[in-house]
Amino acid sequence: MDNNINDLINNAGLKLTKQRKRIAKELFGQKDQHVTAEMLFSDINKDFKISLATIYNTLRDFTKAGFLQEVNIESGRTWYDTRVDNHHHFYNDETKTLIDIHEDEIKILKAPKAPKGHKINQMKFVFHLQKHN
Amino acid sequence: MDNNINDLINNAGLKLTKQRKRIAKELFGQKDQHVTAEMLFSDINKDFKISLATIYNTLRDFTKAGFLQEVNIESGRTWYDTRVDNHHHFYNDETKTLIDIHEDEIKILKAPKAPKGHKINQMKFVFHLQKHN
DNA sequence: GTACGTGCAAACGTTTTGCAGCGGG
DNA sequence: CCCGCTGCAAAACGTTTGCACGTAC
Repeated sequence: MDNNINDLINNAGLKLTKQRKRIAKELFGQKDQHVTAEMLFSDINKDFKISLATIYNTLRDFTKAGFLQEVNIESGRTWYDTRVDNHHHFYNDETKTLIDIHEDEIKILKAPKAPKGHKINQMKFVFHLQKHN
Repeated sequence: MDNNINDLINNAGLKLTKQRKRIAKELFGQKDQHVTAEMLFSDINKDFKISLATIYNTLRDFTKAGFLQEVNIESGRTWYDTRVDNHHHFYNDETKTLIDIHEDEIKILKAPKAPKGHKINQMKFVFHLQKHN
């Protein structure tokens, strides 16, 4: 299982460094996580010295390699999602929390037609939540 | 029609300054626009001296007043949409262009159920486009 | 006249980059 | 041993803020 991650990193043409192993462990140790660079940085630094630049660089590399997906909801806060399949999110604007929406929770009857010469590459739906009593 | 805009600004409790009139003219002179602060700034400055801070402050004020809607797609680039009704967008990642999707182009058969104690406040769908031959 | 808005520069938070040195293969 | 990676500090970017001055009403 750990080897699985290491193999993936290697296969992506990335050198298997301590820092990348540690970031991978943090990200893929448990499934379906939503993290920001800052969150990862402070979590990992509790017991492992790493620089913020390395976190950013690694998140970029892992995203390029297809291990992560960026989620942009509010400007100035990039989320990284360990689920890379096509799925959607709830966002709690108050608590700044992301929640995955399972595929079968949404059914689209009619999708918009892409402009001429283009096709839809990816759909990203965000459902903003509000308290309700 | 110009008075319309001026009245709206007044009614929002905002003082009717030259800068705000000019920004309003730029935004609402033609309909369904998508702009960034930087775009507005350079467009207006062709013939009217205005500071970038004023652009930002006014965009914030107009958004709070309900004249504009924020659209966040890529981090570090906040879009403002002059359409404030609930609608969705195509995004061309290559050209960084937003295209409105008309309401009746999408039909949702099943919407996800909000977590306990919450309700869905707003839905924001982004369809990322890709070239297609 | 006075409260609010503007302009500027400086501060801010997030992200990227340049570069010297380190370390994985 | 070599090239890629790391760490650090500094730069870059979009955005916000503090403050003195200006202006709409």
